[in-house]
Amino acid sequence: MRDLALFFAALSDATRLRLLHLMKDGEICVCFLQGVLRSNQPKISRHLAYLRQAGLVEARREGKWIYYSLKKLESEPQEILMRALDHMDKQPQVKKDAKRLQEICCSPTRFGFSSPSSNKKN
Amino acid sequence: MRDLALFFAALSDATRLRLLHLMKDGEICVCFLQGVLRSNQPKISRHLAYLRQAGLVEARREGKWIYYSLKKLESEPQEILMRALDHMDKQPQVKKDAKRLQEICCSPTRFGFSSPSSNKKN
DNA sequence: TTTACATATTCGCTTATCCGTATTTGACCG
DNA sequence: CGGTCAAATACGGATAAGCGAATATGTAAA
Repeated sequence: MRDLALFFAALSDATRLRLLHLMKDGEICVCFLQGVLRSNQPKISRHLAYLRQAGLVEARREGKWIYYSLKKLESEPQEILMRALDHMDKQPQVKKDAKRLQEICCSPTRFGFSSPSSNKKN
Repeated sequence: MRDLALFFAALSDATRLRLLHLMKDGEICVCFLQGVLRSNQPKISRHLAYLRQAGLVEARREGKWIYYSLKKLESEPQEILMRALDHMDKQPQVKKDAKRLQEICCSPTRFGFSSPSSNKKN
C-alpha cells in the first residue's frame, strides 16, 4: 500500500510526468531532457534522481552522457503508467515537448548517434 | 498536466487509497470509514475533504450521516483509478479493511439501512 | 595534467503536507 | 430551547518537497 502510494507520489509532479513521457519511446539523454524542459540543470537532475530511487527509471552512462529510460514494472503499475503517458499525449505542453524534442533530436538507440551535441537540428 | 499531477497526488497517500478502496462497491458513510481505519476522526475527515476537492469523490448527507462515493471521472483517470483499486485487492491491509467493514456492516444502498449505528454486527 | 563539459549533490530557503488536539457546525431528539 | 451525535474546520507543530545558486564529481579530450 505504501508502495502504491509512493508510486503515485512519483507521478504527482508535472516535471516528472513530462520527463517520463519523454522516455516513452526509448532512452534519452539528460542533456536533451534539459533542452526540452528548458529549466535549470539541477532541477532536472533532482527529479531524475527521484524517479530512479522510486524505481521508475534507470540510467545508463555512455561516456560523458547519461541516458535514462523507463524501467519495466510489475504489471499493474506498468499498465497505470502507460495509460497515464498515453493520456498525456493530448496535453498541449506534452505536444510542445515532443515537437521540441524533434527539433533537438535524440538518443543513440533511436537514431544511432552517440553524441547528442554533435546533432543539433539534424 | 498539472491536473494529472494533482490527480496522482490525491492517490499518493495510503490513507486516501484505503478510503477510496472502501468506496469501491458503493457509497459508504463516514462513521464506517472511521470504524474500519481505526484512526482519529479529523484525520479521516481531512482526507475525505482532500478527495472531494480533488474531484475524486462526492458526499451526500442523509440526516446526521454523510455518505461518500466515488465520482465518475474522465475515461483515463477512471481507468487508472479502477486499476489501482483492483491492484489493492491483493494487499493485506486492504483485505483486513474489507473484513473489518463486513464486521461493522454498511451503507443504505447496499443493505437498505439508513442508520449505521443501528446495525453493528449484522 | 589541465581544461572543459555533463551530470549530480549540497545548501539554505520557502511552501506544502500531514498529524493530533481542540473547537465548531449541523442535524436530530428530548 | 438544551443536549447529543456525526462530521468538518481551525490551530500549531513537525516533516518533507521543491526550488535556485553554488559546488562537487566524473569523464573525455587537449
